Amino acid sequence: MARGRGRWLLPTRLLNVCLAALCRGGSLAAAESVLVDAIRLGLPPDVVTYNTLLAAHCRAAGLEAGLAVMGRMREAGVEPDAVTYNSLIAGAARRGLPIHALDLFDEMLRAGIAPDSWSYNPLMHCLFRSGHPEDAYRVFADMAEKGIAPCDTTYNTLLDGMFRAGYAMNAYRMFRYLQRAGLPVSIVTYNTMINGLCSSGKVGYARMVLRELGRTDHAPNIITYTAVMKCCFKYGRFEQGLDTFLSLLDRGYISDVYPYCTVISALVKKGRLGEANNYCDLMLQNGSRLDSVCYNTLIHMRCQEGKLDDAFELVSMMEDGGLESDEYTFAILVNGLCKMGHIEAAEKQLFYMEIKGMQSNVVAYNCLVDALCKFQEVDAAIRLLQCMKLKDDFTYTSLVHGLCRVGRYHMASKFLRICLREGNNVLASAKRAVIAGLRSSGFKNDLRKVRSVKPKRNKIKHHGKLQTSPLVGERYRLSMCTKPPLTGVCLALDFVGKIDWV
DNA sequence: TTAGGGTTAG
Repeated sequence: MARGRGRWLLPTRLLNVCLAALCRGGSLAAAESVLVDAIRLGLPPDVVTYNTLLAAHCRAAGLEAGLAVMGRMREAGVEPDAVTYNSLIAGAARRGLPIHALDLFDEMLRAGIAPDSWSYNPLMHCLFRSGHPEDAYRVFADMAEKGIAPCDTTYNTLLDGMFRAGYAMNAYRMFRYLQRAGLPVSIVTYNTMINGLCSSGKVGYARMVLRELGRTDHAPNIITYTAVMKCCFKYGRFEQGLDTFLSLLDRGYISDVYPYCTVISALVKKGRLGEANNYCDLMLQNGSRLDSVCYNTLIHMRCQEGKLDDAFELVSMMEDGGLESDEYTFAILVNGLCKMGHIEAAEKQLFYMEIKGMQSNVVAYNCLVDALCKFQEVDAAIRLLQCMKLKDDFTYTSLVHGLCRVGRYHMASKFLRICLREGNNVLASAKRAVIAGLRSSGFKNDLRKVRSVKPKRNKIKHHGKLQTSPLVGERYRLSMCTKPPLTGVCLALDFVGKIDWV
């Protein structure tokens, strides 16, 4: 090209600004045609041009689309940089693909590109969310060993991950440490804490953190209020939760679907279906794009109304709109079908779920186990339980109650002992039913065995997902931390390091 | 470019 570099410097920057604006506005096709025009005019796109497009494609269409842009940039002689890989790792993380994210991270290291905290943050986030906290911790340790300073997002991701992995008090102690050490604590940190503490049942601590937030300069936002509402609904302060929602609505603070879904699902749970429908209409009038969580909420509402045809129509609408049914959708449908007595149709849904290879199907299975027990088909429930890869407290509570209901106390006590030995538990009412049944039918031996069984320490389960083998380790270059070099990190690592990883 | 809030079962 005859044109000198200096002459094109400004136009390339302008091209990038223009592309970024188009991508932000969701006009990807327009951005692509601007790029075609620019190349035709002899204007050279640079790494920023491609990174802008790559991030937008990744967000809109997923990782594959992002990788295609990386292919195009290489063909054009533009080499990817840290930003390219960070966007791809984030793309993989958003889609819940930890192996892909780790592969990209590894590829980045092999290419000699130095990762920064934006390479690590989505990787950690994705590993925590996909039920691999021990790997997320290794990633954090690796970051510390390489001397990369964590940013506020790193700490927030770590806190959120610790809550998800079941280590609420470690997260709480780390939050206090961040405050003492003068490390970044923002409204995001407060929201993570309030939400995590509420979800793990530490309502008193949550209230304390909320009061503290009121004394700081950080302004609570819609995320804070949604977390508070959810906590009210969960812990018996229904009207207070609803009042919070209504006052936010009055003041015009509700601009997205999150608070709507929270309140609709709470109303459905209470059986207040009329009000749930009203807020559903408001949410639709609001004009926000419905995502899969919104659809799941609406499908659940239709199922609870007994309108299964409408529920399935919503599933079709959702899929036609390019959204996929997830494990929630299936669990909701299986539950809805069971409640209406359509056991065979529910079994069919479970079968689809298996074919789709969905990781977490324990809730859907539990719904069917419970329904079979309620219809006094306990032998079928036992057969189903034997097919389940993962069983939890819900599974055994339904079965034990079901067996007691039909007077099979010996069998109920057998499953209760298996359950306790596996590190699971049942509701106190199920345990009481077994003991009362054994006593009244004179099964003294079983009674003694049930009383003497020592429950195994409960394993941490990550959102009902099966624990899989570590993803980081032999296969990847990430190494365990030996001597963390940064002061702030040392102590943060200490909080995670004390966790007894299962 | 990157993080935080909303959906299911006993």
